[in-house]
Amino acid sequence: MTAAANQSGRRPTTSRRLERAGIRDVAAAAGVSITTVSDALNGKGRLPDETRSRVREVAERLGYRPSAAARTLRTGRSGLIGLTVTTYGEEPFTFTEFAYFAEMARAATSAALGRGYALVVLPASSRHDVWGNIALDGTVVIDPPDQDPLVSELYRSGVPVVSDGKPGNCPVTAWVDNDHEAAVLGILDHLSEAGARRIGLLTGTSTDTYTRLSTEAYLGWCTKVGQEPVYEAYPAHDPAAGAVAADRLLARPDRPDAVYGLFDPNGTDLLAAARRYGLRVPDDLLLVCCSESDVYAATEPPITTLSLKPRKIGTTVVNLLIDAIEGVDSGTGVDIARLFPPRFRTAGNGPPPGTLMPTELIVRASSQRRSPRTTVSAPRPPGEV
Amino acid sequence: MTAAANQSGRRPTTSRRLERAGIRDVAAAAGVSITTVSDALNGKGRLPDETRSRVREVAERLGYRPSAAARTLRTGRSGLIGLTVTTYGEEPFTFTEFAYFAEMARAATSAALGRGYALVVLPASSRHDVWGNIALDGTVVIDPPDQDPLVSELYRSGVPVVSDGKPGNCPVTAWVDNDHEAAVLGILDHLSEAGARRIGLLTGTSTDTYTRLSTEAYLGWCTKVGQEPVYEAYPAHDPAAGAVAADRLLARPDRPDAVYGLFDPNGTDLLAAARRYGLRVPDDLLLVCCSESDVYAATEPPITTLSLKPRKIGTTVVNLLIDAIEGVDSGTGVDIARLFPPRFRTAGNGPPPGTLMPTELIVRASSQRRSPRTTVSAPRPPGEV
DNA sequence: CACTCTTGGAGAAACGTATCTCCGAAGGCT
DNA sequence: AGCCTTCGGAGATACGTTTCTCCAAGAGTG
Repeated sequence: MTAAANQSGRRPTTSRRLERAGIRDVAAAAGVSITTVSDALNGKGRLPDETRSRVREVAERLGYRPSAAARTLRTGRSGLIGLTVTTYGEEPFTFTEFAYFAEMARAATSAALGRGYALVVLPASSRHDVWGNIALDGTVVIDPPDQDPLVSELYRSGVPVVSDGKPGNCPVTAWVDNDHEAAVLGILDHLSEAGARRIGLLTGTSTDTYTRLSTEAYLGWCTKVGQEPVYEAYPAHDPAAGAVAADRLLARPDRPDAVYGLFDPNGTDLLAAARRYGLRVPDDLLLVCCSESDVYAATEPPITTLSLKPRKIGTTVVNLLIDAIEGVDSGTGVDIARLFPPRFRTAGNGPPPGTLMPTELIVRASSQRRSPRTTVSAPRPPGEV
Repeated sequence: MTAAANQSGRRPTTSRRLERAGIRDVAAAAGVSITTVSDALNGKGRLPDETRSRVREVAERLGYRPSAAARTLRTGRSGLIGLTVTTYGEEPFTFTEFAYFAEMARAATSAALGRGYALVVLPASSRHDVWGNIALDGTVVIDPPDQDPLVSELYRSGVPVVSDGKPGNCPVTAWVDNDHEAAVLGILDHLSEAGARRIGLLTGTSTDTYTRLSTEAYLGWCTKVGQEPVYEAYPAHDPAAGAVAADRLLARPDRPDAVYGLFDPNGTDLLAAARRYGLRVPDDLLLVCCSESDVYAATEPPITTLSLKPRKIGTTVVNLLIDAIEGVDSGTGVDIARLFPPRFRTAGNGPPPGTLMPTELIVRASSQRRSPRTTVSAPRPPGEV
């Protein structure tokens, strides 16, 4: 024991500074080697239970906390996952999809925590040194733009990336998205059935996947049913512009008798605009908007909303990513075999695997001329694209 | 150069695996020592500009990225700040103050990023191993309960902690909070001036600082002006309970003619309840609620809200924490000298320094019987408690 | 010329862990 | 009795930086 206490005499002669206890101190105090301490604490190696518990007890008594940095350096695993959102302004999160993002981030955090990982919020536009200064095991990217340099950089670094939103042209490991086209078509059909003759759209000017796919679906539908498109687009990141756009849409000579708004605040804005023009909802105007907020259950009248199910998306994205990191298929139902090896993705083996998650239409009074029962319908079941 | 290329011949004989380039590779390729590379890249040491730029160029060419783990291990700094929120359920964030929390977290992230730090979201109830596995330079704790074991643990580990919300009995380095008492008194006065005779309160059942201080302020005010308190409390983390409580409050025989709701959804819930009872706002019922959401600008009628200014709080909290970590006073106006040294806080030198931030009352139609001008007033200037 | 500075940079020691290799001893088997 | 196997554990190395210490050579100085 006495010999072991000084087995690796690297300490300087002066009494060591009164810092936190290291694994060496525990080893010395317990009269065992560093190896034994490490094994005992991590449940590895072949040790009798007695030794194991004794070491644990000593470690506890000394208040020993393993150094996360050292462990990360040694194992190459940090237990940290980056969460990135493309930012439109100087703020780290986008405004427009904020409720969606918040819910999604919450679910992602929860899912990660449940598997022993923590999330680091890192806007894509962060100072480069911040990105470089953090050991990330993987990254979740929300709605990466085409040719996202950040994703490419991560790919080159060998960091697995899973994106929320089908990526345009980025080497992601996997992606998850809603079936936006199906969702929009479902809403348009729903409004038609409720008696809408001319359906308008409140959309955005940015080029993200969500806006683009939704708008395209709308335009395609118009062509199909022979309706002249009637829509207004505004910069979705500008909170004030939405109200103006809503007003513009209802002020048009070819005023629609039903409107679908792509963004969260559109519901209240459209409702306010309708009041200004003396339009009654749903009698004169049918209303649906995409939102995760339940304030729309208590508006007058309650407004039908499309939920993108951010919780489900956040959970799935994180689980997919951790599967990729650990090289395990935890049963998310995605073909994980294509993700490895090596370096998480072989070049040129086709597009990365993607998952389409269903949306949920929460039907309330604003989109029904008759009995306002609260129904729920999934426009389309999930599946590979 | 050729000699330097193999200066630290620790590599195994077999050709090194095709991993990322390390600082050694850069040194070899540039024909300089490791020291020089480190100095050149970090802007330290005394090197001629020519050497510096050459090394940088080589590093760039090799795609060199310093290992964050190694740097953290060596320097003891990770650049990571924990963001902890007391959780009421199994979800990582509290529901009730969610909009507040989201805004606050956003501002905190922004402020941290601006100073080169990143935020890690870590619910207090996380698995212990997750906490232990992350090298944190400091932690922001939102509304720690009395005798919070987590805060004590962090204190013992020497991790500086700054709390959002005046801590009951925890060894925090510093804290920031709103002046909740002043805010409530300001609202009650505001409602009185608008003609309220009997002011009710919608409050929570939990014992967090916010709920407690606000309720106490209300009760104190009632005693002072001789009004019988009329309030309903509900578990604020339950989204459905709020509507029920709002209904209960307006159903009482001693129905109030003005109500202040402590939580974000109370506005819409109270509005809906008022409609059910045929009460017109503001004619029959004056309404104020605490919220960060701007949906209340578009309700019918628009509702007066109290903003706790989460952005300001988030920014201040983070700056205070980073000041403590770096031992610098960046000019936040708080007496930083008391935070050190050593180990960030000397025991027994009185209470930790705190800052009170002002709130903002956004007056809208719901709390005025006459001209609905949109005014802004700060109940009380900030200052030490 | 003998000396002191200054410049430019090399060497090596940590940081604290995980893990690969190896070894003695005790038991089991033929 | 010799050999093999398993048990329990020690030693040493590597992970990739930062930084403290030190040195050689040239430049200035009396």
